[in-house]
Amino acid sequence: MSVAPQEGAAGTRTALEALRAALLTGDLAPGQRLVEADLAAAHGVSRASVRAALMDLTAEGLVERIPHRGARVRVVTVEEAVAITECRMVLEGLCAAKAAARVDDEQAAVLTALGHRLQEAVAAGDPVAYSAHNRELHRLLREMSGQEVATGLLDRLNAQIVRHQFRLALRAGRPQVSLPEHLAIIDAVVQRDPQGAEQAARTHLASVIAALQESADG
Amino acid sequence: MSVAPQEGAAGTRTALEALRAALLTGDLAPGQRLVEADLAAAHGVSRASVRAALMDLTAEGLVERIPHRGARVRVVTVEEAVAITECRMVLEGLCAAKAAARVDDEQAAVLTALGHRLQEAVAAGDPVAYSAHNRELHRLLREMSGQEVATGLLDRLNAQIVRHQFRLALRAGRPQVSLPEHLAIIDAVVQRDPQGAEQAARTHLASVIAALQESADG
DNA sequence: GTCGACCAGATTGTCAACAATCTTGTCGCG
DNA sequence: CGCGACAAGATTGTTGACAATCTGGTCGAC
Repeated sequence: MSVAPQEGAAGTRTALEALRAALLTGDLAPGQRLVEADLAAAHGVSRASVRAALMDLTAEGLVERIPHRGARVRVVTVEEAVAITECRMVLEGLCAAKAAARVDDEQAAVLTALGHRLQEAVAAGDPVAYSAHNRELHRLLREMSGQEVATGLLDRLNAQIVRHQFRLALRAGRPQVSLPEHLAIIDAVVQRDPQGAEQAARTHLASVIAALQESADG
Repeated sequence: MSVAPQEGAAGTRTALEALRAALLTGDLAPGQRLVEADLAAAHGVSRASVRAALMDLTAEGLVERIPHRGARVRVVTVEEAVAITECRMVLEGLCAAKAAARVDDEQAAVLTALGHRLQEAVAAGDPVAYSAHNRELHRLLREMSGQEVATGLLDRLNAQIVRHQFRLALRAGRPQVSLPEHLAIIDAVVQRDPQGAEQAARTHLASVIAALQESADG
């Protein structure tokens, strides 16, 4: 009988996941050419599968495709990263406001606990843990907002600037700056203050934008 | 500036444009199944081209694709339309603020003139002209903002709710409500008042959301 | 009579080969 | 010596056929 090889050898999914992982972890250099035939051979799938995967990644904004000229890893300049973060600013503000209007007591407790873990991570000088908690906070806020549309947009935007976010997280002193901003967001949400939550979220992202622009000069 | 070379008869582009036009004009009913083979035969292109076009349209949020189960015209419920418009609210607010910070005198004059045309259209009871000027206004604001990222997101969102926007434009008395809101946006931008422009844009979109929710009950 | 397995039809996912297009290096001419 | 035309190579876009999967209906068992 047909021994299901590799279980569900869906070529497109294989290629898509492998490529996306390589893009997000930075294994593929920005601007690098992505030749369909090479990728097909490298991942042991057909060219059509690679092609479909590249189309999906293009839709996510991770890859740039030019007709008859191939696909490249999309290069996000600092200026674009700033523009993206400006969009994140207003969208996360919306999510924060909605979250503040919808949280129940249990969710509020989770947020408060996460705030404590953020403080501990900074106190312990553990940037990796801080970064992880940071992402968890943003994810939680989006989830609590119930705004699937905004969440989808934010996921896309975040994927595009993951490299810049990573660089930013490594900057010395950055956690000390962002920690009170994060705590302010948590505070406003827990207190069911939509306007305050939106303002706090925007203040935080504005701070991120300023840091990004600094890194452009550095 | 080579003009768009349409002599290539690129099958994908043919199918993509035809399908997008059919979707935006409403020739294809929401929820309708889109069978690749049928579309390929109907437009005289290969199935692979239709497939590529469907992927692009899925990325734009106009089509819904389920693995091994085909593509359908995406149905946007009123609830989703509201969520989308909430995102539009904050994003257009961002664009309006940026536009107010960047307009030059010439662009301000164009905006002012467009405001007059909007008034005339309402006075003449011409909803079609008003709707056209309306779209032009939103487009201009996005262009003047210089925010390509936000513009791209807004284009996607608008395409998804074109049907709801159309229904809204037909409501009697709707222009009388939105006209002063539009004029307020123009006013704030012309006066280089970013905060006022953002607030005016958000007020306008909040009004649209309210109208959408009313139409849900009606 | 109802429930579950099975089978035929339809549809999407995948594959390898062909055609169209672009890029690059070379050659000839001014 | 510089510049434009040309051809070879490489890469993408397209085509048609095949395999995998899902849907709906029918048959048989309990």
